[in-house]
Amino acid sequence: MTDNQIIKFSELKSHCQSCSLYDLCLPMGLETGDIDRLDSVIKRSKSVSKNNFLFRIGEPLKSVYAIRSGSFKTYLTNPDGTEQIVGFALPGELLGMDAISEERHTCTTKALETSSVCEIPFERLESLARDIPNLQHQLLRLMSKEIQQDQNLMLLLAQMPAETRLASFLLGMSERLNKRGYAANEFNLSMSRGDIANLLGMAVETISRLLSHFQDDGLLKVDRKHISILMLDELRKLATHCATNSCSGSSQAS
Amino acid sequence: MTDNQIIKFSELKSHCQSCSLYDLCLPMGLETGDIDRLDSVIKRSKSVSKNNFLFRIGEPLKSVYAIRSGSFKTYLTNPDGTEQIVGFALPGELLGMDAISEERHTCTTKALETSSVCEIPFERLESLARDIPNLQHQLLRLMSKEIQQDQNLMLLLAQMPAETRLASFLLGMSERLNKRGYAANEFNLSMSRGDIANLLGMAVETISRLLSHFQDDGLLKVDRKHISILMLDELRKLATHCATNSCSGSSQAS
DNA sequence: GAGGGTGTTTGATCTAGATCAATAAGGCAA
DNA sequence: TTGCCTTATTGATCTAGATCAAACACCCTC
Repeated sequence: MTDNQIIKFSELKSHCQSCSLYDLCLPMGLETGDIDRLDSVIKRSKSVSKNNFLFRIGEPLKSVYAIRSGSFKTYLTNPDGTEQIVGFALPGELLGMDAISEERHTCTTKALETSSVCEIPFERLESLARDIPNLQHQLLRLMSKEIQQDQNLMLLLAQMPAETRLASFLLGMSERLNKRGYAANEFNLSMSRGDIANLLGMAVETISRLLSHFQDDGLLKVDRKHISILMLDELRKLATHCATNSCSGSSQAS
Repeated sequence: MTDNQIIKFSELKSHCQSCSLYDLCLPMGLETGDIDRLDSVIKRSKSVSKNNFLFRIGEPLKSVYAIRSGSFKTYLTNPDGTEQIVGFALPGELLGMDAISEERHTCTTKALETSSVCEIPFERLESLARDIPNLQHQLLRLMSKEIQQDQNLMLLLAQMPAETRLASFLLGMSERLNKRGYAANEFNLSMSRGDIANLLGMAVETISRLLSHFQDDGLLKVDRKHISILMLDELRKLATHCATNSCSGSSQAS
């Protein structure tokens, strides 16, 4: 891209109709006319370069953001400065809904690579959702999905061994990327080993060692950030760890 | 209560106006007329006795439930039969919103004690929310709050030592119960040690040992399920664990 | 109030994975 | 190209908390 060809993303008007993420994102299930109305409240398409923030903890809620391209990490910040990553966000996902309850963001969102988002002023979205039943429903669905994702991660963190956590993470990324048009068995991770370790509650060294083991066992091919899944079934087996030796079941809490 | 005085909860009509949970629950922020409309879609007040289910994983979404009294545990079920508790729910909280995304419940909810709930048919709630802006907003707020709670638990599970997890759990229960009119420094836990252990990703034995230590150190008085907090500040110190020795800060992930 | 089941406590041991340590390999600026 | 800095890998050790084991205290039901 030479100087004359620079496109200012900030001036680029987005159009849900022509967006490839159409059926993952907010407009899913809307009728044509309604999509146009949604389009009209989208403030602008905004570009965020690597390591920059989309919003930070404590900032007042103004807009929510639908990811167009790239990826983000969302994390909480401890009083002592440590981070806890609570998720990685991919195109078609909505960021910022955490802030509704307290009208301030309770987490920080940082771009893992140069990314672009649609900025949607929250008040306008809320009022449009009252007019368009399907939009209201889709908003609730997306939040409900986030709760599900978080709860599944809680399960991993609370009772799964390291191997299972990582296998499950890789499968999850594979599936999500696949839904977005990438190959399921070959993809690039945009986050560092440290970020994966942080999300999964493990040490970087453990991530590194496990990736090596998975590779030694022929499950994966790992080339820096590029992952090829070679034995999907085996990886799935690792991801569905059985707490009981025999896998014959027996519950844990009363 | 003698035989002649039995009240059939299932026939008892609930009234948000007279409910003490008014400002924690769905009707928060609604005007009088709107509260009546909300009242009118509440199907009935339903009683659930101890160890019975409100809904189970896989069941289709029909209603969501606002807790009137008692408490519940919500848990995921693994393929191998083990449980992962993802939260305990108290009066004024809404249960069942997990199911919106897939139209089926993704978790199971069991009463920890005899409890009662307001059953609210989800479709009617959704359509009423379109008419009442504040109701829509409150619905989103409650979901957003759940996301926050879940993410805070993820932080505990991913990087806090056992002591911090338990201290934080006890403080959280204290605060939540306090908002519901109970004393902050003295309360009954309705869940077993096993349930607490499961939620916090620890062994029952560890919970038991820590409670004993806390008691030995004079932070708490523990009498079976009854907890008295004796040194709130010290408990708070434990709950805000510093990852760095000096607590001087330094982040963990890039 | 005897008996059995469940939940809780306490002690002894064991281990998964953290931490410490050192090297290696990229990426990027000058 | 060189040098620096960040990220990743691999090995050696250590420890928080799990697991195993046993006794104990409740709360039922009969």
